[in-house]
Amino acid sequence: MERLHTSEGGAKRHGDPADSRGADDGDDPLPVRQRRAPQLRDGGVGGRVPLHPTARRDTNRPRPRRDGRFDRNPTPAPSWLREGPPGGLQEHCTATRVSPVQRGHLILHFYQQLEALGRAHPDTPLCLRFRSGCALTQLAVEVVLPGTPVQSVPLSAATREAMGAAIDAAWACRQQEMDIDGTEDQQPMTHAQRIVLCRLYSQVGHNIGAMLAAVPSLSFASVDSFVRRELPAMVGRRDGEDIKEAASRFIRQLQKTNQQNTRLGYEAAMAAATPHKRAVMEQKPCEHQSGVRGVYFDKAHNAWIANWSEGGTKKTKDFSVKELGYEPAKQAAIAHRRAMEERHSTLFGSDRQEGGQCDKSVNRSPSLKHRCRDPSASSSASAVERRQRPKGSKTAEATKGKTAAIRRRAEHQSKVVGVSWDGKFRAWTASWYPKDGTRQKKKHFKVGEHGFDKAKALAEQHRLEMERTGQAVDRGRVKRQKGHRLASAIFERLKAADDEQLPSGNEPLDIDVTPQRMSRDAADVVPQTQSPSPANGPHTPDVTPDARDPAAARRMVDGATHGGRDAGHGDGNGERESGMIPFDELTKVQLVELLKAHPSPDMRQVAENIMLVEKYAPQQLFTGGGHTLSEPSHAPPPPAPNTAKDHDYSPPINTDKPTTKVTLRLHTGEQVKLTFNSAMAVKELYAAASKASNIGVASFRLFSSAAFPPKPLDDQAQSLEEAGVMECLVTQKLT
DNA sequence: ATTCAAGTACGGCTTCGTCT
DNA sequence: AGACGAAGCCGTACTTGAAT
Repeated sequence: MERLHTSEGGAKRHGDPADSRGADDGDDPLPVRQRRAPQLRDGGVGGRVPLHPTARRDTNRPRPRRDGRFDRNPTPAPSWLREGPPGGLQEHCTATRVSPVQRGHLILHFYQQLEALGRAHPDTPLCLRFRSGCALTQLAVEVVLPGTPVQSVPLSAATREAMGAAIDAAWACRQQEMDIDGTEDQQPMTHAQRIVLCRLYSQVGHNIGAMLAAVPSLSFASVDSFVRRELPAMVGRRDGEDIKEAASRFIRQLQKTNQQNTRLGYEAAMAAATPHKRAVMEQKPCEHQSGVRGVYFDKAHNAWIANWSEGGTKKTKDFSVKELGYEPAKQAAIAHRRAMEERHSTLFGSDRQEGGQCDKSVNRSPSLKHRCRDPSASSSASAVERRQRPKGSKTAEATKGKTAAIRRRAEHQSKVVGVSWDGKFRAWTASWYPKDGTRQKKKHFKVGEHGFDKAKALAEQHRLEMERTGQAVDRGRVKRQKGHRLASAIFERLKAADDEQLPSGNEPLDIDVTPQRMSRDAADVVPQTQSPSPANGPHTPDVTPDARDPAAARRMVDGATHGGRDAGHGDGNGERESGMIPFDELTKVQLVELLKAHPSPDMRQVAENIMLVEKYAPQQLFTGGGHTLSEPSHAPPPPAPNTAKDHDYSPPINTDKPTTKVTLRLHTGEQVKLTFNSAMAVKELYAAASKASNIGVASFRLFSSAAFPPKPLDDQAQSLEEAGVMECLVTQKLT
């Protein structure tokens, strides 16, 4: 009998509601570990403004700029922030209560959308969070950017559709905030950077990552700085201190260090986050191929493994040889894999199994084993998935402005034919066709191993070497090279300009976050962030392990493993209840407990949200008005570049009369800042948009984002003032 | 030529059961 | 109660084929 071994059972036995949702629940598109972090994002503390359920910005006061300057570019908040959404929300929802089940649905939906946004826009900060509550008036999507007040977009109803609309509005608001006064070195961390940090610091202590995720407004650099420089010392001083106090202090410290904004390179962080575990893949013949895709023998566990994909998440199930016997376990794994294929056929192609049996006579060396796949099945499935999946990075890139796109593209292109950048593995790849006519050969040079420039140089050198030695056949040059060289030429100019303008914070990253896990061994409890290398200054703790009380360290370990589990269930008032728990040992339940104990109502709200999701997260999303990110009508506006066009398309203005600035987002995603006299007609706006986009006015419509949903500016005779497009964002959409 | 997804393999973490 | 090992699951590196 096959053994269904999930953590679900164990969690239930332990009465741990936080872990009660197993990874194999089948309906959640995210694996447990991926799902947990975003759940915590809900309750950031970085807003610095006490949250109120219906909090909105006080637009009568000038907003402080994040760079400390005031009133250079005073732009009032959109009317939907000042007045709330159309339809009289206050009256509508005064008496409306939201059940815990509804809240669970909404919270889950929010994080799913947030994840989707993150995937679609990995290079832009999200900074959105959901504020839950018992009444409809309390539900809101909030915009949290460092140094700016929290802005709130209330939900008009406790439905999925309303949530989608609120996210769209908050996203637009977030974008506007960033456009207005964001300087690059003060931007909050991007989704991709946050992932990097979570990966990095999950190696130091996995709950550090969770805590980072709970503070959505923090910058990448500030968190990095804190964890590398200050946390080691903090851990060293923590003996005898209650973990809850320490955790609260940790979060407060994060807020504090957020003041220090410097920019770190994503490239370097990613390189540090992905150490090269295996430089040379072990080249052993595979003896345990089942002959069925997705079924293999795991020697380490003496079990046959069936793996499959559910909603893009990889799932596996073990079938123990010890318990079932070698062949029965194998057959059980095959049967399970087939059952999963059938069950999830829409996701990865029901035709896959056809031809899935490999010819067992084939020598299953690593180089040959992949040939057993069914090409037709794989291609059809991939084609379907690619059609369905969002455009992802390509779409995002297309919207970020030609300059940025060219720069990015050129950075990842080589002048040498056959050398390309592999974004997935962050490696430069040299590819060539051997003279013997066999299939294409490739060799990867990882950035994590060699550094970006050296990896590129090595790849180019390798490819040229292949040509020089006659090992590579010349199949003719490709048209793309033309584009490459153009992009490269532009990039060279941009780079030259950059070299003169780079802020000091853009210096090469000295990050050295060698993944080290917190050992349960007492000797390792003391700062894991310390590096074996004395050169790692930031990692060197103030207190050495020897200098600390070893008995105290042992107490921390003991408390973590045993007594510590119970310690998290106290009243949360910070009084010591039991043994010490080092940060890396904090369970989710304990994290929730300390969040509950946090003086900030915001953090307490986070704890409640986490518990709600765990308790009421639906097996299937509710079927209320279907809003998905893929739907064009609800798709969030693309991330706009921070750089405006160089040209000024503004009409001649009379400086003696009132003027207004309008940010015009072209259909390409580019933005131009325009200045008008307030009394000018909307027609002038259309004319400027026509000039900026080089499109006739009949070919597009303009929409004002001063209200939500965006209002079309069809009456061109109206003045800008009458149309309500003063100091706001106007979007151009092709007709 | 380039990019991306699937499949394979393995290490690490957590949980559970058993033994002392 | 604590120690220890087994089992299960997840994350990730890597290769390859197919799509673009």
